[in-house]
Amino acid sequence: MSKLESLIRQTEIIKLAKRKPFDWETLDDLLTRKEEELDRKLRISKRTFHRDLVDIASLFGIQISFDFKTALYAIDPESSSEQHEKLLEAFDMLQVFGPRGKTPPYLLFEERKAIGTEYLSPIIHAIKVQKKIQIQYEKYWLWESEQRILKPLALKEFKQRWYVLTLDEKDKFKVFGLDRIKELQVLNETFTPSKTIDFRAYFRDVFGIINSEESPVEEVILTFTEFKGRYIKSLPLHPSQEILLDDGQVLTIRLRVKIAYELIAEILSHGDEVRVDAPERLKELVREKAENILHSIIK
DNA sequence: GATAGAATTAAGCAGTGAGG
DNA sequence: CCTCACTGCTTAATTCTATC
Repeated sequence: MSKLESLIRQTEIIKLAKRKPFDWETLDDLLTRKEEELDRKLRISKRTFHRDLVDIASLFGIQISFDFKTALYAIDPESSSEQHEKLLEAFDMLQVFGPRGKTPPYLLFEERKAIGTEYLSPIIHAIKVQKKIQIQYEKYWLWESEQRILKPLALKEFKQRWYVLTLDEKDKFKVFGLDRIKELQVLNETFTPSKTIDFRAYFRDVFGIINSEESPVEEVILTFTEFKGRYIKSLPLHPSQEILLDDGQVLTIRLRVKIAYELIAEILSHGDEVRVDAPERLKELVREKAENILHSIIK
């Protein structure tokens, strides 16, 4: 009954609950099957199951409760958020790797450099206890690196990279990519944030991580080819994505975002499978880039 | 590496209370 | 007023940790 086993058990409960509401027998059957499959002791008493439900609520933020009308356990929809999908994914990976962490030869991971995930846990700790961090940061455009002392506020993921959101020495809001941090130290110096920022609101209208306060939120309308459209539907570009037209020929979507470098880069990455319909300013920006490509101009 | 003691984890049981 | 989910408490077992 190791910690890992209870985590596996709890993720199985969550996965079952996500598929459909279930009763005790169904869960017991599932755990019995999984017990053989994974060669771990997973079957539990009803008492432990109830304790697990409490743990799941606090650990994953997913509330599973009993519905007397159907006599089934189900997830309370308002309590579960998409954020926890990541946690579930992580535990799934943990199971694949096994306790000894060896990668089977039939799993081929994308080869990439370290993306700084090793800093995640110290930074999370620093944010929680409000301690300053000192980082050695490698700039993209310089050979040299700089040392900074920062007040960490939050972590944000974008396109498989992690960024730490901070206030710098002058209490200015700054974002740093974890993959460019060469060294990190949590200082034994606490701070009280000079301002509280509602990050969900802060990033709601932003594509990417750079938020230029002054630029307005605009309605961006994009049309994709049918093939690309399927991809965009399954992996929305932005939470604000709405489908305006999906007729089997093309897919037209609307985003409500600020127009910035990262949005343009995203659009260009889809090549000739996307068309900018609005606004005119974005159309012009993309056209300019496209013409530069055509004439082999780099800027 | 072994061992003792501490800490964690789960089971069982009894009692409570909500829903029908 | 009956059933069954749920909770608190105790006990047993297992895992972790510190120490030699």
